[in-house]
Amino acid sequence: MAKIQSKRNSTKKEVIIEKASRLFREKGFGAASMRDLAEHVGVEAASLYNHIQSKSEILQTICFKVANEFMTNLEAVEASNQTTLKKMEMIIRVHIRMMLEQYEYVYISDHEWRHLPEPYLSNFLNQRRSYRKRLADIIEDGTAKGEMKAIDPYTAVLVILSAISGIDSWQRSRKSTTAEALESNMVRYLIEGLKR
Amino acid sequence: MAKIQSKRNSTKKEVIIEKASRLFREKGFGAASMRDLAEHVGVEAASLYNHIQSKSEILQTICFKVANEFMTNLEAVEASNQTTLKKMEMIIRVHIRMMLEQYEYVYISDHEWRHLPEPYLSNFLNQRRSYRKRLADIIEDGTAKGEMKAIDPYTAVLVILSAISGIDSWQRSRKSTTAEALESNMVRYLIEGLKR
DNA sequence: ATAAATAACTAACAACCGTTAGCGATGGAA
DNA sequence: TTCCATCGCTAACGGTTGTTAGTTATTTAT
Repeated sequence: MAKIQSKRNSTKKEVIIEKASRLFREKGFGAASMRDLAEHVGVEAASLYNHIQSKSEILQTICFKVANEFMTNLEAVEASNQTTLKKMEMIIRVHIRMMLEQYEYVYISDHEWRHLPEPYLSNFLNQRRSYRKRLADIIEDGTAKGEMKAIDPYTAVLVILSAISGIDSWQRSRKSTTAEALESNMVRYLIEGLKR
Repeated sequence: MAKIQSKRNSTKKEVIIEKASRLFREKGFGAASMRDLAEHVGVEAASLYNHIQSKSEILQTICFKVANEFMTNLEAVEASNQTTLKKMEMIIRVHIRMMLEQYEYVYISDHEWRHLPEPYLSNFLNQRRSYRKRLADIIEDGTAKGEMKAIDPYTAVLVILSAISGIDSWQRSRKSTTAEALESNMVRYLIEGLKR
């Protein structure tokens, strides 16, 4: 075996995906070229294909990595013994932290998924629909138990997820506010709107 | 003068921009080609240039049309004699309605602005920053007057605008809920989080 | 040391990109 | 009828796209 390890504890494939995530976020998937990417990796464009199969494979990897991470977390939350309000707070906090800590990946999964080729596109959208449905179910459950106000659960899910995904525009503009402050402010606003 | 009017009461340039908005939304600005667009207009790609100057001119037109519409509305609201809470509700409702009625335009202005060439890009971002600042000022004013709870105004602006911009994912998936229901649900959630 | 595997390189392909040049058809104004 | 602006067309430009072929260099395993 030749070296499959780069300087850090990561495969070259992982390095490529990491650099790509930055590039895709900055320029958009369509406008980012493989020659662009290659330059950032420090290699010729053709050499990338020793590690990846195609440009869209990179996008697939990123999108499903993020989707799986959220889904795994949701399952843990669902299985936990918490009030529905607390469950929602846990989910909101994870979303905010993922957005702050894995900004590039989450951003791409949020904004560039339409460039996924079939059948991955359908797969991704199904997974997303299912995720939102299960979130809405938690809220509906909370309303039924009288823990939350009677709000349309789909609207709530929409507001919550969209609000968090909007942190990207904060990322670029308001480095002055700390991440912790943002998280607590946002949780407060979003959870307060759920309490009865 | 030859005919500058199309069948409806709109310039051919307007028809192009309308078709382009659909295309840009579906494929993204970068991935939508002029030949694509020409086909939808029913003309050869080169003929488009009898009516427009460049591909990015279309994007500029759309982005600034939307931005100006929002800015004009904001000025009207600022000048009105209303409680700050009512002002915010008016703004929120206009945003939701614009999103529902001019979906393609608003979506593009929200998501494709990064492909604007300079100096339009800086212009657009300045205008956006100014818009959000003035929104935050209204909220801060409301807090100072005791009409609203003491929430970080930038966080509130972020949550509100992002939540509304997320309606796009509802557009595609939940035609069952009426627009009116969505609007009232969303206003309720967002305004409720502001009340003290 | 030798063989095998891995990953870099150069060159090139076919397709597509936005855009321009130039030409013919059309239709209203004089 | 003559004139001229408008708008459609075809052809083509120079450049970029993702990707493959073929080859060489490098590293690891035996």
